Amino acid sequence: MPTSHHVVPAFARSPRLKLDGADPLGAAVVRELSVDARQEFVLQDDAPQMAHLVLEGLGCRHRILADGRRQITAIQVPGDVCDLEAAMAGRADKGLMTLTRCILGEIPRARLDDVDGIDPGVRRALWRQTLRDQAIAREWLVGLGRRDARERLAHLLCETGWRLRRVGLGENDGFGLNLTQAEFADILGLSAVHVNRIMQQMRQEGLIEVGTKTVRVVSRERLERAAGFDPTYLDLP
Amino acid sequence: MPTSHHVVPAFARSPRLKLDGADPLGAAVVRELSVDARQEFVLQDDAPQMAHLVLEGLGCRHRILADGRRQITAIQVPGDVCDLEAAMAGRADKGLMTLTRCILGEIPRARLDDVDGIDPGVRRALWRQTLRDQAIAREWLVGLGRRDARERLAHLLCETGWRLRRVGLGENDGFGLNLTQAEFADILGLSAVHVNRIMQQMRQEGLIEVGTKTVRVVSRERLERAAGFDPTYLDLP
DNA sequence: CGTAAGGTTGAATTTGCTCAATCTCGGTGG
DNA sequence: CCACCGAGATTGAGCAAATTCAACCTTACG
Repeated sequence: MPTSHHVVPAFARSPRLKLDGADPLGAAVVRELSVDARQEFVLQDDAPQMAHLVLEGLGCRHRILADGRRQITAIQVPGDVCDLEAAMAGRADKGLMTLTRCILGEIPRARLDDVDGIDPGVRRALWRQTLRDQAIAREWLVGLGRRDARERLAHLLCETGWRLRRVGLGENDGFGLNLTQAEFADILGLSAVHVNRIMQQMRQEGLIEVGTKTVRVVSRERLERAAGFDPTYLDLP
Repeated sequence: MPTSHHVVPAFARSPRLKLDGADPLGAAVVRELSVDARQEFVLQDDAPQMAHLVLEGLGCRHRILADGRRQITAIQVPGDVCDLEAAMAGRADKGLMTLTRCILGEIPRARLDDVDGIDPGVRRALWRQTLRDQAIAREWLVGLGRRDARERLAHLLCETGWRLRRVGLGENDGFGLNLTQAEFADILGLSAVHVNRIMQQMRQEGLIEVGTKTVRVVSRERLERAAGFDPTYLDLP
C-alpha cells in the first residue's frame, strides 16, 4: 500500500465537506481513508471487500490508450460511490484516481450488495446514483460528439457546479474547480493548448476567471446560456 | 398511439432472433410490440407501467440539440432492456427510438422494480446490464474524446459484433450492420460526409464491405487491431 | 419512368492539434 | 534573502482532421 494512503480512524474525522446527515450511504461508512491528489487507487486485487464513498475532494475514472492518449470518463464529487462495480459485481474497478486530495469512506460490500435484507434506503440511493451517473455519461457523450470546445467547457463547469451545490458545496454564483488545464483537456477530449486558448477567450468574454490550477465561474447564468445547459438530467425523483 | 406500434399477442410470436432460454428477463415478458424503423417511442407519459426488452432489431438512445445536431448515446441489441429508468425510477425515458424495425417485449414494472420479493435472477440481470451499459458508455467516451474517425468506426463495429454474437446473433467473421451513413455519423460524432470517406478508405484496406444501409466486417481480426479493441469491458462475471 | 433517400465527390474552410519555445510563479536549498 | 527549479501556463507557426456547402450520382421502389 503506497504511503499516500493514510487510514484515518472513523472517530477522528478530518475537517471535511459535509454530506446530508440523512444519507444512508454516509451512515454505512466504517472508516475513512485519505488519499493524495493524483493517486490511482486500484484499491484491491480480485475480490474487493469494500466500496468507497467520496467524502471530500474530487475523484475520476479515466482510461489511457496504448500510445498515451488519455480520456477521463467521469468525475466523482462528494457523495458519490466511486467503485460500484466492486460492490455489485465483486470485481475491482480499474482506472480510478483522485484529482485532488480526497477522503474516501469505506463501505463494506455486504452493506451494498444486492441481496435481501439490504437497507431499502441504501438500495434506492445506489440506483439513483447509477441512473444519475448514466445520465451524466450520456450528456458527456453529447458534448464530446457534438459540442465545440467552448460549449464543452462551459457545460462541464455548469454541470460540476450543479453537482457540488447539490451536496451543499460550492458557492452559488462563483465556484471554482481546481484542475490543471491538462486535466480539463483530458475531460473535454481536447489538447491542453486548445483548452488554454478557449479559457482565455471565455475569460475575455467575462464568463470565467482563470488562475493556476483554478477556474472560477463568474456569471452562472451567462455560462449556462453559452453551454446550452439544461439541468433536468441531473435531478431524479 | 401511432399506427407504427403493432401489438403482437404473446402466443403468436413473430420469427425473431432468439435469446438465451434461461434469460430471466425474457421470461418476464408479458406481450410483444412491433415497432417500425426510426420511430421515437416515448411509450408512456408520466408513470410508465412497463419496461421494454429488445427482442429483435436495434434500438438507440439519442439526443438532438436545439440547432439540430444529433448524437446517439447508446445502441440496444436484443436482450437489452432499453428503458431501465422507467423501471427503476418510474419515469419515462426520453430519447429512445428504433434504428431498425424492432420487436419489443413488455415487462411489467412490478417484475423489475427493486423491492423485496423480486426474482434474484432478474435483479442480477438488471445490475449486470447496467454495469455493462456503463462500461460501453465509458468506452464510447474514450472513442469520442480520443480516437480518430477510423478507429471509432472500427471500434464500433467490433463492439457491436461482439454484443450481437453474445446473444447468438451475427456470424463470426463477417457480420453486417444495417445503418445509414448518417446514422453512423450520429453515433460516431462525425459528419455523414466524413463517415463516407472513412468507409471508403477502410473498404480499400479490405477491412469492411460497404453497401447501401449496410456495412459488413470482412476480417474481424484485422479490424480489431485497427480499432485497438479489447473486449474485456464487455464481459462481466 | 419518376422520385426520393441515400451515397459520392471536390473545393474551400474551420477547428483543433503538434511542436517548440518562452513565461510565470511558488517552493526550495544554500 | 535570493537564485534556481519545475510544474503549469502561454504563445506562435505550421499542419492535420474533419466540416460545410453544393453538386451530382445511384438505386430501390411505387
